[in-house]
Formats: sequence, C-alpha cells, structure tokens
Amino acid sequence: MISKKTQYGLKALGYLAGQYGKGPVLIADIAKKKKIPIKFLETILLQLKQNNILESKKGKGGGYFLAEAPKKISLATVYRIIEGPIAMLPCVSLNFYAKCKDCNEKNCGLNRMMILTRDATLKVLYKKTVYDLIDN
Amino acid sequence: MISKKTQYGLKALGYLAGQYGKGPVLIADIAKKKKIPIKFLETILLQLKQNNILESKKGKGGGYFLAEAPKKISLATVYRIIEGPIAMLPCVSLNFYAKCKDCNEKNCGLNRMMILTRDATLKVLYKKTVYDLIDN
DNA sequence: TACAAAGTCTACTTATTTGATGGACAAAGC
DNA sequence: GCTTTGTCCATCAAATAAGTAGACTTTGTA
Repeated sequence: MISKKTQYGLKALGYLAGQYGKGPVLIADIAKKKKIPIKFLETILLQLKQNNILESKKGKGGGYFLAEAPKKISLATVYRIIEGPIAMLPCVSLNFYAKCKDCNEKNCGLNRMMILTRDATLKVLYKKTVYDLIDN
Repeated sequence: MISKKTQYGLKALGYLAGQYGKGPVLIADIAKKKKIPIKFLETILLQLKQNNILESKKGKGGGYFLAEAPKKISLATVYRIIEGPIAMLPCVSLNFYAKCKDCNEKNCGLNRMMILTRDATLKVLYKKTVYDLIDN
C-alpha cells in the first residue's frame, strides 16, 4: 500500500493536469477540491517542485502548475519521488538498488519472482501519465 | 516495498518447498539456512500455520512443513496473509476493500490507475507459487 | 511605498508500525 | 522423566507516517 502522502500527491497532480494551461493554481484550491490537509499538501507540492515536476509562482496571482504537459509526466517518475522504490525489495530496485545481505541474487528464487512483479508494475507506471489521473 | 517479515516468510517457504516430502524441518534449520532471526521466524511460521499454509509437529523429530504441494500454494495467498493487501490503495483492494472517503470511485482517475497496477501485479502473484521460490 | 496574498522553511508532535527479544509453557518421543 | 521441539505472552527500541504551528520571503498592486 502506498502512503497517504503519495496518494495526496497523485490526486493533486491529477487536479493540476486538469487545470493545465490555465495559470497557477492555489494550494488552498487543490486542498479544498481534493480534500487534502492543506499544510500536508504544502510539503508534498514543494517536494514535487524541487524535483522539477511542478513550478510555482509566489505572491498574488501565484500558485502551482505542472512544469510540463500532463502527458509527458509519467507516473513512475512521480511515484519514485514521493513514495520511493517501485520494486518490492531493494535487491530488485532499478533506481534504489541495494545489495541483499546474506543472499546471492543469482540463484535466489525470491529475487526472480520480485523482478517479475516489478516489471509488471513498471510496465503500467511507465506508460501512464498524470494526464491519466484526471477525473471524469 | 514489502516488510522484512514478508520477505522472511517467503524465503522460509521457498526453503520448505525445496524440502517438501522430506518430513518436518526445524525452525532453527530454516533460520540458519536463510539467515533469519530465529525468534522472529517463529512468529512468522506460526502465522502461516494458523492460516493453513503450513503444518507442524512438536517434540523430537518435529518441525514445519508445507500443508500442500508447493505448486498449489500461490504467492498471492501468502502475500495477503503476511503483508496484507496487494493493491496500492484500499479502494482498489479485492480482499481488503475500504471505501475511499471524500472520493467518488466511479470517476476517480487515481482509482482507475491503481486498478491497472493491481491487476498487473495480481496476474503474476496468482500464477506463481512457492515452488517458484526455490533457489537454484 | 506599504499592504496583502501567496509560497517557503524549520521545527515539532503524536500515533502506529516494524523488527525484533526473552522467558515460561505444552506436547511428543525415547 | 528428560530432552527436544513448537506455542504463547509480554515487552521494547527505532523508524516511519501523518499532520500541525508559526515565522519568513517573495511578488503584485493600490
């Protein structure tokens, strides 16, 4: 299961995707529409900005907006920024790899299985973008 | 990422799958071979027994063994017992469903995406069994 | 130039989960 | 009856999750 933080972040991005091209959107606006605690949302959006997913503008008329077109921002990228590894174990993670202490990956059955689930998930997350998060 | 508990549980099952048909296996034996803290492993094996994945025998010559043939125990079943939901969000979980407060699932873009990743993962975990966890 | 409207940053807090450990108890075999 | 083995109970430290408070900075505009 993903954290509330990731869930909120994805929801916020879905909303911003729907508002793309219409100028900056207030944090308060996103928070209200998506029912997210505003102070919590602040930290999430800031993190997304620091990772170049979002841009912002301060002062009156300010707010947050996507740094790129919605269809160019893959869910895998976002997921990794907020939640971290997509893989179920460090020893099968592409972006957060860590060697499995006490286990030889070459002949580890669990390693083999976790690669399969990782690839299944990645296939979806690579292909889908924040554009797909827009509500109907 | 899955917890150490799930990781240990799956490793232990992989080992028991390799020993299937050879009689009860000592907790201490599994712990040593798979480098798992023995007391921690005890609680995991007990939980798997209480969920009918394993059977045990007390006293001399005792130990743990699979309740069924390795190929009959799917990874999805085991995962749900130790780790819990396979889905990334409660609102897309088949076995641990919980309604998403403040969100209409019918038109939720995130819900739609999480169903896709859930199905991708499930497809692997349903098909694969503890037999596939046996090391080379 | 001053004010108000935004985002930014630092620092907490509180509850829950994770990853264990220690020791008494119960059953089974010799 | 003694040893071997699993079972159960209680506890614990550290990490993480989820959220809150408040001061600060930047920017537009009157």
